[in-house]
Amino acid sequence: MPRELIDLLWRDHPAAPQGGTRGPRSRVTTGAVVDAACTLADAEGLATVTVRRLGEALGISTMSVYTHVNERDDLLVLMADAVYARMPLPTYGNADWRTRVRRVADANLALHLEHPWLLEIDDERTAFGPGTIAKYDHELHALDALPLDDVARDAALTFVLDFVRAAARARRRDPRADEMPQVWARWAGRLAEYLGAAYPLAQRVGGAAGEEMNAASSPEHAWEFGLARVLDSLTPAPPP
Amino acid sequence: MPRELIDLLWRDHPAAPQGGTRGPRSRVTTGAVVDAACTLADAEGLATVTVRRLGEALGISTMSVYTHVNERDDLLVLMADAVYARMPLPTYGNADWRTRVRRVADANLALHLEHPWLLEIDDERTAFGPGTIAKYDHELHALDALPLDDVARDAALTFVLDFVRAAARARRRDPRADEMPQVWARWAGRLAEYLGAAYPLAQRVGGAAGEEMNAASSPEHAWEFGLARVLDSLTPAPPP
DNA sequence: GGTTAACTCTGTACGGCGTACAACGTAGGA
DNA sequence: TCCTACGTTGTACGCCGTACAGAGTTAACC
Repeated sequence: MPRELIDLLWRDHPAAPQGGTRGPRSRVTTGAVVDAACTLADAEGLATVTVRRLGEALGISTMSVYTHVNERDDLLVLMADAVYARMPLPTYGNADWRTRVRRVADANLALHLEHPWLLEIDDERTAFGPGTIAKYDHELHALDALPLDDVARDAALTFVLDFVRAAARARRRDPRADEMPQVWARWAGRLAEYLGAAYPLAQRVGGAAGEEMNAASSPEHAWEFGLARVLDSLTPAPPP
Repeated sequence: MPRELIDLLWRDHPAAPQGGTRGPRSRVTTGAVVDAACTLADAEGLATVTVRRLGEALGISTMSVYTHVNERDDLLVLMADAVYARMPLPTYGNADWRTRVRRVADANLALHLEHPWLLEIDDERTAFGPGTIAKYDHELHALDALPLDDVARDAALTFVLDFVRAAARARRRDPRADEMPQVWARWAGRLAEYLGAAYPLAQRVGGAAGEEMNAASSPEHAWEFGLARVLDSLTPAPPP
């Protein structure tokens, strides 16, 4: 029978309960289960991380997975905390706060591009994991030089990380992307007919944005556009 | 057999194909199917919007739902477009751009609070629906007074709406929220043991943010904090 | 007016999912 | 040595989306 999620999250901590010594040892460690789940998610998406497939990948039966994890949702929390724990935290050195925040943003974008499935995990309990807390602490320090009280500091970091999440979502490859060219070929004419001359602004701007999205350099531009604004907005004395 | 999604989205447009006249008429309109799905999602969450339950709610068989919709994913697109179409678009009057953008943000926040399941629908094809396009056009006009080219204007609107989405996600009631007090009661002691004196900044700021979250006025504060920064960041001449 | 073709409706069935449960095997502690 | 706690496993249940085939219904065509 697996332990509570909080103990699973901190399973490598000296104070974590180890479970009784009787009976056979697990043929697989909890860490290996989580790692295999992450590998599977990286390769084929979170939807393919089913308990059955996970057991198969580990060479154990489906139900043996439940020796390490209470339910699938717990596994997702462990996966998220695991990649946070392994994430290379940016170095700050003597950099000013803008550079620090930029590095935090870059590091988080890289993380989300490497593990797009992170966007699909939205469980508050992740906040209590060791990897998540270490990351949180380190990223809070990026704002040391800003005159923010505790609540505002948390809000500022959330503001930055939410922007990164949105940028990562925009860059994520839609699983339907392969079919979209053909779909669009079928739809373009009909949409033009439906629209006619209505919504000229939407048609013009949408068209421009759509073309821009096909340009190779677009993601970087959008990223720079937004990140510059995020940094400006955190500047201590806002413009009058 | 249902029509293509683009025609389903524009089903109320005069130019939309009506389908042959032979055979019995549908006992239920496609609009009614979509409305029922939205009602179900509002009441019990998107996960409970299954094809079987939807048929039951409509008084038709499970498979009859597929007379109106090709697959469940299409239904989600229709649901999103439907609520966008019905959304009350803010009036601008003679307001300056800051007020306009604020109204856009407020309207979108209200929409997401009313239909939290919108956050779970992330399908690019939604962009081609009439409700979505009308909303997009109207919101682009909020930025009329700003010196932005087409691509930048789209980016700016996306920036604002992404912020709103993140705020809405933060306000959303976790389905696990009911159990969290008891969970926390079990976890608090152990987490303190695991943490010890490590990560003092994270412990202090996290604690402050956690307490703030329990304060009744917190969501409004976080909203104001972020929205003020979003508006500042869109100001034409950024601070030197 | 009869025939046909297009259409809706429906039940059954398939392969997948998460996971409860009970039987069985295995090891350390008494 | 026996007991007991624990890992492992197969089976089973109730869900899910949806493919498919048959039956019923209507308008169009001859």
